[in-house]
Amino acid sequence: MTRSGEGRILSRLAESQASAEDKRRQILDAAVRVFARKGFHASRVGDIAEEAGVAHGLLYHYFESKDQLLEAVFHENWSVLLERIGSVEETDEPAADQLRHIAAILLRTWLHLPDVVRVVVREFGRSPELAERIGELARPIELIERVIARGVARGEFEQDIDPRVAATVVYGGIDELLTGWVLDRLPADEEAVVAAERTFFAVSLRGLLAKSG
Amino acid sequence: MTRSGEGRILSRLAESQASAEDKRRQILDAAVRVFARKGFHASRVGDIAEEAGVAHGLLYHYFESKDQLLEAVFHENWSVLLERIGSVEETDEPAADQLRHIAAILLRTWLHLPDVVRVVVREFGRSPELAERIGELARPIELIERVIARGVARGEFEQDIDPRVAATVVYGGIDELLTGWVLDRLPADEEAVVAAERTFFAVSLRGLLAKSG
Amino acid sequence: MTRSGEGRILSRLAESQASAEDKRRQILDAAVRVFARKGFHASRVGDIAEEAGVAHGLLYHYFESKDQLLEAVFHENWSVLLERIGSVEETDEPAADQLRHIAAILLRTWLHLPDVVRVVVREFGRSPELAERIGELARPIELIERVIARGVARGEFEQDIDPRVAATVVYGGIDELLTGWVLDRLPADEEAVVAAERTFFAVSLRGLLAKSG
Amino acid sequence: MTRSGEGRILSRLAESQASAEDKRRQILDAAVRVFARKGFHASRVGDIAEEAGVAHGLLYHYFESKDQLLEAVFHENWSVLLERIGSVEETDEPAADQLRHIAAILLRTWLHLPDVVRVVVREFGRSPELAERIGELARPIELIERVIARGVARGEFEQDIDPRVAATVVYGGIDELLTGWVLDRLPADEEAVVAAERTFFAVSLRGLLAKSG
DNA sequence: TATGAATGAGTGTTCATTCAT
DNA sequence: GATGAATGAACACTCATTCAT
Repeated sequence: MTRSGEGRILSRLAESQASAEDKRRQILDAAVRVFARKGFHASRVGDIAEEAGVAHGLLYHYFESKDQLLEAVFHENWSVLLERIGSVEETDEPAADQLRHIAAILLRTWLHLPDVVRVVVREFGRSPELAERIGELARPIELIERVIARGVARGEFEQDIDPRVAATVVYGGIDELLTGWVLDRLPADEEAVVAAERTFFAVSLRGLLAKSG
Repeated sequence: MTRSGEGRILSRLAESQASAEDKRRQILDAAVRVFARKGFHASRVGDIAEEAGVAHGLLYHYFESKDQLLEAVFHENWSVLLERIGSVEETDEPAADQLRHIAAILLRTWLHLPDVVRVVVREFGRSPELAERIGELARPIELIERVIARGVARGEFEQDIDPRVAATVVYGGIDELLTGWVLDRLPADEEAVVAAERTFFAVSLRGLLAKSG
Repeated sequence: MTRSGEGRILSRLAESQASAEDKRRQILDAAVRVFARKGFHASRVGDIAEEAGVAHGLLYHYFESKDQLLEAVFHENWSVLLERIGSVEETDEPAADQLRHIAAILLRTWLHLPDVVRVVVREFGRSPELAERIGELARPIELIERVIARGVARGEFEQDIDPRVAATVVYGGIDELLTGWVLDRLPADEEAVVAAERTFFAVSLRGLLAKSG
Repeated sequence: MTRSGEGRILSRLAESQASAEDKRRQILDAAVRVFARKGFHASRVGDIAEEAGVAHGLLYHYFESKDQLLEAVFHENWSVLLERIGSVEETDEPAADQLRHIAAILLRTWLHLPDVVRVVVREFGRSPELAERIGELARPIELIERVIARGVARGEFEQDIDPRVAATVVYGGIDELLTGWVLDRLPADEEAVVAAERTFFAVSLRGLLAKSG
């Protein structure tokens, strides 16, 4: 996956020879940047078309609507990430380590795909309609829930923990860190991200561990 | 503070004697309900007026614009809550207990003012522009940061914790629980709320405590 | 006739004892000032009420509508002037002197009732609907026409002059001078007004005189 | 330049082949007709769109706002006329003849572009804000002033004449004639226009000439 | 009389979407 | 495919006018 910012220049250079698939990607990347900059509601299709360097009518050859374009942004960016997270589940590490890995993947995404994170955090985080269209599996929270449930079952975690609630709290911590970076409320450089990761583990994961563990 | 839904029926009954201040409140309460139901962007001023049982023009006697109405929803509902949270800071309890109280107040607000929580979580949580207009002190996160910083200084919490990052993680857990209730992803009755509170403490606050503590 | 500006202060002082007739005048004077300042279309009834120091609802006790208020401004200010002009017709001066007097009255009105002139020039000058409601006799142009016709009949003026067209030209000169003062395109102090009067006579009236005269 | 009324039927016939520039002109011509008929304030954008035979949204492709459309009416119609008038200044005729030519051009415009004259006379003549946006050079009065000043300097005109005031008077006569035609207060057919021209010269220009001239 | 809260028709403008070329 | 002109539903906001007190 290319960093969205880079794709733009390349697309421009190769514009004339761009294959259909490239044109589609070009629009999708432009959408991510524009949504990230102005938010979905404030972004006009004309803005996206201009950013992509195409006529705004063309957008409707590749996407059914502005809404569907936002869905595509999710499916073709965030879902890649979700798959990566999902693979963690198949390891036989302790649940705590699995959570650590999941958190690390999510948090470091900020460094690789900041615009995608921006859009996902701002638009998906709070919209029930969108989340429903995308599907429940879309959010990492269910995955985290399964990992925690397994940790409890295996006796690695406290027994009296409700996995769904605990997963919500854990994911909330991650989400809020991403939000802090997105909204420029926290230092967002690589070093700060790594440090935040450690603090997150200390605060949010240690409490899960069984005292005897 | 009455649950916003109740005020409506009373207002209707007492409509004829309603003072100007009541009419303002009537519109404000209607706005909270409509924003909660449909989101700010999807809510039309006509919807709010209809919900309040007044002509839409009247809305502009009491509020400058639809935007300003949303700000008023915040100032005249959420800020009451923030003050209540703020008073916790003045006690001389251990920092961990202060955090517990803050979390309890925020989480239980859901039971008293669900619509207000809905609006605040959906509209303020992620809008940088709005947050700026309202002011930085608007969010509880800064308060939590101060409490944690004090806990670290007093040796009650781990020394290597960055208060700002930790506060973000802690607040994120609370925020995500509220979101879960708002979006009906978690059981939201009173019992479930109390249980979630306990889980939140177990997961998110225990990790802060110094091991020697 | 009092200068409109003066009435205002007196009205304010005597507000409590003001008779009904005074209140009406108070609103009328306020309307003249506001219309003069912002133009009829841009003036809101609330502006006029505020300027008059009364609630805007009261306006509808004395006047049927905003339109009718404008008509009243005309009838109760401008028509006084028209009567004064009309009396010139009854003298047995030469037609040229009658025109001189008419022009002088119109032009010097600017010094006495600038706001009234402002409103009349801006609103009546160009609105066919309004002029119709007010009545054809409203404009001084018909009077001027009669004077010129008499001058032609008596051999004082050139024989080949069409009185209606000539009156239009003469009145246009006066109107444009007033407009120049209203819009601040010409010096508008007393001295300048007197000088303009002389220039007006020189340019616009001398041509009328029969060469043999 | 074609009479605006004619363009409409042609546009309708040729609608399918109309280039983008034609469509713009189609809307502009419709605006002139509607403004002329109802006045700017009473004209709704929907009226203009309907008159032009397009959806009202299209208006905003070609013009920024209703206000800007009025400005365009001026720039793309009246300014053509102003240029024509301006060229008179460059001839070496006596000043009196230059004035004659200027007046003739202005007055005969009524025969060619009656709707444009209607709009200009009604909307521009009296609105200081609009006149300012359009620019001071917009009004022919400055041009007339320069011609008179030159006439005075050359000894062709009376020495004691103030060119600015005299120009105001002269232009006022022209403007009022146009107004008379616009508001149907004077006969407006070609013959009447030519006759009015002669009367105008007789009344308004003869007085300027030096007695010794 | 006097007030100003309440009404609601009216209007300019935006913008996602369509479609002829 | 690609364009961007064209469409029209939607919507916030204004303000003259009414009316309960």
